Amino acid sequence: MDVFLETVSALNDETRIKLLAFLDTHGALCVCDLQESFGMIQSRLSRHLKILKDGGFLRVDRCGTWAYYSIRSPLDRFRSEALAEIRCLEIELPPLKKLSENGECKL
Amino acid sequence: MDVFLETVSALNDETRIKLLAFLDTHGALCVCDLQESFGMIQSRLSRHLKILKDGGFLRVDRCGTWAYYSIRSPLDRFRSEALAEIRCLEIELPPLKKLSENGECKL
DNA sequence: GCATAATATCAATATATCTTGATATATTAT
DNA sequence: ATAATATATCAAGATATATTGATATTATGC
Repeated sequence: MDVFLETVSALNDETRIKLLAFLDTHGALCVCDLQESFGMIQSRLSRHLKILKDGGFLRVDRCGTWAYYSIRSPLDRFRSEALAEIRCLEIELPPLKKLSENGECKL
Repeated sequence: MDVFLETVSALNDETRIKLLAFLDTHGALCVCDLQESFGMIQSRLSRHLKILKDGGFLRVDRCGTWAYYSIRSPLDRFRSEALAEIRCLEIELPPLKKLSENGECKL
């Protein structure tokens, strides 16, 4: 029950749905990229990403100080069906601003 | 987005998950049956049932003053997968106390 | 119409979740 | 070791959701 509720409640937030859609579109990104793209403060994103990770949707790959978040693969049936639903939504996503690649990341 | 969030947030509550499991097991039941079985006050159940209905999981059939709630059929892929997950959970459900059938319903 | 029963809705409080700003941790470079 | 950068966590206030008790609605029988 608890695991299922953790999964469901990870989906129960507009910001997190957008993050899933964004990572689904663009692949692995670090927090500073998401921070720049979404225009949200870092602690807010970090918290939402943790909830998505704990909910079984994301994996994290550490590379030095960077933490790259991406959609976990494979996803089980329920999570995968949830992602399929999200793909069908017409969500306005911000343009990708990738700072981590060219050393511009000084947030 | 809003419809998806409405569906997800309907799932995001322990009482509602139990109600889904209970109705999935026993078929159509009226509010007074659920009230008696779950030992919850009527307004609480009525509210949760409305949320499950609005979330697309339940249908309501009125029969006089009784309102019979049951799992909607067919469910779309996401809701059906959610129900499949719920079936796999080990949830302790209360015994069914069906009052509506023999005129005992004087709550 | 009047009384009774089943269900739905409302208002107030209680509880949980989200957001923010500040602080802590961890890694790299000097 | 010190400084700088990226990320994570914490505490406080803001917002949303759940619960309760009271009231409103709807249908049935007299």
